[in-house]
Amino acid sequence: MAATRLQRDLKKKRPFESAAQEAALNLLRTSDRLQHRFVRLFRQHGVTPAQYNILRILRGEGQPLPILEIASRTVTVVPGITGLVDRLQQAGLVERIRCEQDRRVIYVAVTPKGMDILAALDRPVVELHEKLLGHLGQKDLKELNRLLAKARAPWPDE
Amino acid sequence: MAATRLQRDLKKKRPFESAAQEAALNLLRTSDRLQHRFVRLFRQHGVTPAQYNILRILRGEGQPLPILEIASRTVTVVPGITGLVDRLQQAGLVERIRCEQDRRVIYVAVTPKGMDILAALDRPVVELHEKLLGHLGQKDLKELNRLLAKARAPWPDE
DNA sequence: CGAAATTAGTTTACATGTCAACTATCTTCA
DNA sequence: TGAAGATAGTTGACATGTAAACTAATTTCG
Repeated sequence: MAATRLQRDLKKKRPFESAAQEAALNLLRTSDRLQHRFVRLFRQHGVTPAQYNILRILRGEGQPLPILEIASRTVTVVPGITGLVDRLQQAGLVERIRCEQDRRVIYVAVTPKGMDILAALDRPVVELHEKLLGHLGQKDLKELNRLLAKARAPWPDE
Repeated sequence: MAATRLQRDLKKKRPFESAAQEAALNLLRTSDRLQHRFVRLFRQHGVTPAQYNILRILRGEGQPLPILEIASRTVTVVPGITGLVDRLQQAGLVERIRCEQDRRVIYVAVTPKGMDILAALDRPVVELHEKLLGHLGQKDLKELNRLLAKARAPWPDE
């Protein structure tokens, strides 16, 4: 069996033990490299991917959200959201608003400056997606989505 | 267009703007959840995925490797490898050996304890791969590998 | 030959993701 | 009613990945 491109990339001496292992590594590596491209894009606008994601979530909701709610929509646990919101607040992109009915609850709202960042990134984000994945074409993109969904289907929710 | 499972998972209000964006998010999410499963497995044996990867690389090479070489085989830049090797060394899983011909070079070697960890994880790692991706079947796995490779093909090397 | 340039690895600072513990606030129940 | 239990968010510690700066060692070149 000829060494796959992935195998050569990794300077791996032995062939993959199984297709599943190759797929897993393929998945991680592709995802990692994809993320890197977005990291670079976001960095040009002064935010990190995780920060951008929070801004995006808040804009999508159209109103301030409690920290617990934000956490439920991201891969990050609550203490991590605290840190993210800290830094977003420091950068003037969000503000914290304590709920008057329940003093435990903190709402996070996007500032106009945060909205500006989002607006500035709307087009570049779309373009980067097309640039990185557009060559797959609609048929293969749908197939990729199908396979990824099929892969996840039996995994228990977290 | 009916909301996809992924969209519902993310409590996303609006449909995906494009198949490319859906695929990107699908990729990141699938990869993330896959990694989580391995994190849990490795944690049971007292190592993190990145540490395990380094042990694996060293065993695969069959001899000690310089830090720069290790870095070239992982997604981590050199200062990060220093930290990883620090912690591996602290745990007694690797040792540092300074090269006598070039005093700048540090070789990293797996200790017998490190080899024990690797051996203990060999089978569980294979089984987890099968468990998480085996249901796709050979045909779909090959197709997934093809699509992921095709996705990456035009991306410049880093 | 010796200074300048290059290289290998470390240190420092930062962001992010995780877990455990903690504080403040609200709800439940005897 | 007031204590116990539950909840929302924060703090602290840790690992990992990144960039910049630094130190030690080797190589290059005038």
